[in-house]
Parts: sequence; C-alpha cells; structure tokens
Amino acid sequence: MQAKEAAQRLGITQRMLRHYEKAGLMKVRRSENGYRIYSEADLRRAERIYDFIVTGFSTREIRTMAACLSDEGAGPCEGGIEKLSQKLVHIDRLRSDLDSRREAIVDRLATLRAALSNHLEESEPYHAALDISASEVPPRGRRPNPAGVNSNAARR
Amino acid sequence: MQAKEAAQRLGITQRMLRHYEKAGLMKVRRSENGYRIYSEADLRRAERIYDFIVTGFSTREIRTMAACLSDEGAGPCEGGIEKLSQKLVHIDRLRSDLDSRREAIVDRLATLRAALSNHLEESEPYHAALDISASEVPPRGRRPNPAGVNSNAARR
DNA sequence: CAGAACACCAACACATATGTCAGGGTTCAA
DNA sequence: TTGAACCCTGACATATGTGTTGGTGTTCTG
Repeated sequence: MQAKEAAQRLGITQRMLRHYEKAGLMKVRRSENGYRIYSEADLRRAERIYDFIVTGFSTREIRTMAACLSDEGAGPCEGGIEKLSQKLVHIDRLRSDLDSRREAIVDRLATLRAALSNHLEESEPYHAALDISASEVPPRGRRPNPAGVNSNAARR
Repeated sequence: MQAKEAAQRLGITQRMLRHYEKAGLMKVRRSENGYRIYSEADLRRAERIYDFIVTGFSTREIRTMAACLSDEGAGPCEGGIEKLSQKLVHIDRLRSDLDSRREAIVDRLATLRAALSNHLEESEPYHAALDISASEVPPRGRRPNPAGVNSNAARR
C-alpha cells in the first residue's frame, strides 16, 4: 500500500513514517516511480518504532536495538552465539527499562484510582494541585525507589 | 534542603528541577536570600514529574494532570488516568513483542550451545561473549562542540 | 578577610520529533 | 487536456528537554 493508507492505518502521519526511514530505523520498498510501498511487515515495524518513541525512546536509542524491530527475533541474530548473546543483553535491558516504566505507571494508576473512589465518598472540596502545603506527609503510594535510583538517569 | 542535595537525592540535575518549576509543575519555597528550599514532598513531586517525562510526557501534558502529582491524588485526575492508560497500551504492546522475541532468542541460544558443546568437549573459552559491552547512548541536550567548527551559521 | 562552595538567573547551544510549505512528478478520470 | 489526488524531497519552523556558560550574590570556614 502507499503512504497515505499506511499512515492512516497506523494513525500517524506520513511525515513520521518518512522520519523513521530517514533515521535508519526501517527501509521501505519503492515502486518504479519512486513511491514508497509499505508491506504489512513494514506497518508492524513502524508501529513498534512508534511505540518506542511514544514511550520515551529516541531514534538513536532505538537504532541500537534494531533487532527488536523485525518480525523474526532470531533472524538478524544468526551471526552466532556472540551476537545472540549481545542481542539478549540489549533486549533484557530494554525489558527492564520498560518494566520500571510500566511499574511506575501502574502504581500511579492504582494510587489514583484508589484516591478517586475515596474522593467520591468524601466529596471534599479539592485544593489546587500546586498547593503543596509543605507538610511532611508520610509516604503514600509510589514509594518503592527511595533514593532516585532512576534506572534511566544515573545508570551511565 | 537546598538545590544540590535535592538534585543528588533524585539523581537528576538542578537545571531539571528549575525547569520543572519554570514549567509551572511545582513551586518551591524560598528562604530569605532567595535560595530554594526543597521539602520531602517537593522531592516526591519532582520525582513523579521526572517519571512522567521519562515516560514520554511533555511538561505541557503533565500540567494538564497536575493533580496526579501531589501526594494526595484526589482532585480531578481523570484525564491523567486516561492518558496513563493510553501510555500503558503502547508499553504493553512493546512488552509482549519483546517477550516473544526474547523467548525465541533464548531457545536458539540453547540449541546452538547444545550443538556446540556436543561438538567439542571444551565449552569454556567464549564466556567473555556474555559480557555487557554497553553500547552507551549519549544523553540529550547540548554537547560540547568537538572542533570549534560552526557547522550551521544562520539558524537563529 | 580571602576563597571555596553554593545559589540564582538569563541566554545560548543542541538534539529530536513534528508540522508545514514549496517546487515538482505521476495517475487517473472527466 | 485538465484537474484532483497522490507521491517525493528538502528546507525552514517550533516545541521540548537539557547542557553549558557567564555574571553575580551568599555562606561558611580557615
């Protein structure tokens, strides 16, 4: 299919698809006239790229885990045990990154949901979000990870 | 506590803390001399802000769900919940993708290892292959110009 | 007091993701 | 043939997150 349809099916813009290509994250076949021809596999790949980006990864980072983008995980890894192992390392690191991000979000969600249902019963007037009354409220929700050991910042 | 300590405890820079403040995501008390004084609550809030950002939200979006930042998640946080849920869709999609891929690779690895050790009695010499060589990805933001070459003059 | 160690702020530099527009082809139907 | 509807590339524009720098006030300590 060509650009417009591909973009529509993914719910993103053609511009973004072109961007991924230019960033070296995917290669798209062209027809004689130079038009891009997207395959289903291309769509799948593009969607993964998009998911990565929307989740906070940059194309630069994504490029380092290119093998995670193709449909067959074992494919690009035929180079041998060493390469496979390396891929494994990358994928595991990615996974743990995603895990922490997901965990944080899930926690946050749970806390918010609880607070919300609580709020419905209490019906207390809400005070501005920026009102931090400086009171040292005991840890309440989202507390694992006491000292910003943030898998993403200081891990260098 | 003041800026330096706060930043260290969160594992981020003072610059980022200032940025969150300027973006209207938090306000920090000041002492007479104008120095910022961070409370524990401030730290918690800043950490959440950081988590959101690292997960792909912009300060603009985060401002929209300011209620999700305070310790008491009561207020009108519905929008936040929805956005977080949306984010979860992407993350979970990636996770499941990665899971299957990882499985395939592990299998393949096992197979190759078996075949290998079957072929030669000594299955020791390549352990180094499993080392994490860490292909580091440079952080965002300004980078020192490698050679004082102004590669793009008229752009501002 | 001098100097180190911090703090503050503004402004500029960069990378990245996207939007948008310009100048130009290609296809196809009326 | 003409026009609509697509496609392409490239360049410029904007929003964001951070790093970096420079100028300057404040605090603490020898």
